[in-house]
Amino acid sequence: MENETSSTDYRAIRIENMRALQAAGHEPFGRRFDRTGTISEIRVLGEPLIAAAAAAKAAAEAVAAQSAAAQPIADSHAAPAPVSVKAAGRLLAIRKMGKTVFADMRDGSGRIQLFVNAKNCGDAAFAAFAKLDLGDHVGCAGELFVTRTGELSVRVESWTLLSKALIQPPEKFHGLVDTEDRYRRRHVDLFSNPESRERFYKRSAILRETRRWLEGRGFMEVETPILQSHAGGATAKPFVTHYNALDRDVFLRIAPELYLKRLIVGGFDKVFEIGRDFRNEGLDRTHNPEFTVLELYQAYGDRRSMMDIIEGLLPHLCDTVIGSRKVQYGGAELDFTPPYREVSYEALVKERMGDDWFELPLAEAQKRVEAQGLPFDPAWNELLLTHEVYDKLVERTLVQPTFVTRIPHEFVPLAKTCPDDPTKADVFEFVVGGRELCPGYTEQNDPFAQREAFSAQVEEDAESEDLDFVEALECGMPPTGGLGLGMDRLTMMLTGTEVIRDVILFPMLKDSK
RNA sequence: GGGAGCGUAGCUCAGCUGGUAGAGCAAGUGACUCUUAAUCACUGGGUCCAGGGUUCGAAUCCCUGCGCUCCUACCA
Repeated sequence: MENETSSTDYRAIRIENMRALQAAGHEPFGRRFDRTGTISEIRVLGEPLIAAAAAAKAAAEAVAAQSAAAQPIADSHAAPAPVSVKAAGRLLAIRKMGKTVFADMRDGSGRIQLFVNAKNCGDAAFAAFAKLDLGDHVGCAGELFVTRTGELSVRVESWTLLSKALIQPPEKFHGLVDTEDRYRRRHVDLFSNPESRERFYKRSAILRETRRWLEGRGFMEVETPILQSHAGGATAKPFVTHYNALDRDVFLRIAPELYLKRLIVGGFDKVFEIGRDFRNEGLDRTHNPEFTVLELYQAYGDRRSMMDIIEGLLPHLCDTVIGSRKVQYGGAELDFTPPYREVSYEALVKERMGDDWFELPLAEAQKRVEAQGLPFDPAWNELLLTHEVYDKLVERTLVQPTFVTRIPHEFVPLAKTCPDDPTKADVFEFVVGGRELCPGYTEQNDPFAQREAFSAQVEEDAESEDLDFVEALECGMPPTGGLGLGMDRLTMMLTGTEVIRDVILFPMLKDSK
């Protein structure tokens, strides 16, 4: 004999409750419900009630304190007019107090308490309310009032089942904690973990405010191909897929850069794209194979114009989304109040390794690196050794927002060089919290130099896409500034999040089974 | 890629040097008309990630696999 009820079958219990509700005339999966407003809007309607309740309580205490010294204090606050509302949401908590039930209900905007008893809603509705489970959606109608403990509540006069939940929600106090579960069942994470919900509200606000700020400065949002016949604009392994109609492999873009610059050639002088890039590479707490970037190009500008944009946009995001220009990140307080420090790559390395660093013979330099306890490859030349120093000893010390400029041209071969020094690229790397957040460029508009750089980079086949781009440059591209800002990492920075998966709604995971 | 850790009830977690599993929340029943992590009483609930092995006996020790986490490396 198999005992089929060997474990608590929450689903079966909920289905039973659903049947009971159906028998009482409740449609388990309801339809449109017209609310007075969102719960947070309804809470605003209740503010006078809370004020009046507080005043009445103060008056009562005053009366108690002065015994018979009865004053018409309470009378000076006319009782506020009753407010009838209709509210809807998901039940988060149910507290049964005999013939009274308190329930917490939440929608996308906030939480409100329901006060349910037979006196106000009738015996049948009260009895049926007992068959509701945590996670169910209901709509209810009644007057707002303030409980003895000062909580704004809806005195429920009638209620409607809007959607029965068949699955048990996570524990109310801790919420869903298991990291894997939070990513795989993000819908549960979102309705049970307020801080997760809040983080994604902020992410959305960051994207919205970025668009708004850029549009206010004459930038035009565009969309360029994600399916490309050659993944250009950066060096990374692309994802490959197959286009049946042309019987040809195509690539998911690794960057929109080349197309956006062609738009500059075409005369759209200020363009930006916020979209997804795809890179067929590793997965760790700062890398997801698909990620969101802002790329932006401005004709007649240069790297400095891009610095102006960063110094304008970031404070705007802090002000409108975070409410402070100071942000806690990785144990440090980041201050996004501009202007940001601007310092050359060379100066930073000298700061760390000594003013004579760039005059040292290689062997001397290696000794100095060794003295710092930094491992290095003896085959490296001065340039690579210096870059290792920058990477390992300098960059991570740059906690406050910093523009690192005048980077050796070898590392940024596709950028224009500095007007006074052809060995330096006229670019910046914007570093915050010890991590590179955003590169900015004075773009190469010289088709000869660009073609040369491409052929140096890609040894074998001259890629057709890149050649199209050089052809575009030959049409004449105005001097241009460009930048690329990783929106996931920016969101991490602004929300104090250390793991990229916590700012991506549905991050890449391995198959669970 | 290398190293370490974790996987136990729907959820959050205990479980010692091996003796077939516990708590809180949630659930069921009952009490309670101002609670809010409500409270109180009683009750039910387990493929201890999967598969092998050692052992009289494995959640526990060993091996393999899967997933997650952290460190490290790689990658812009």
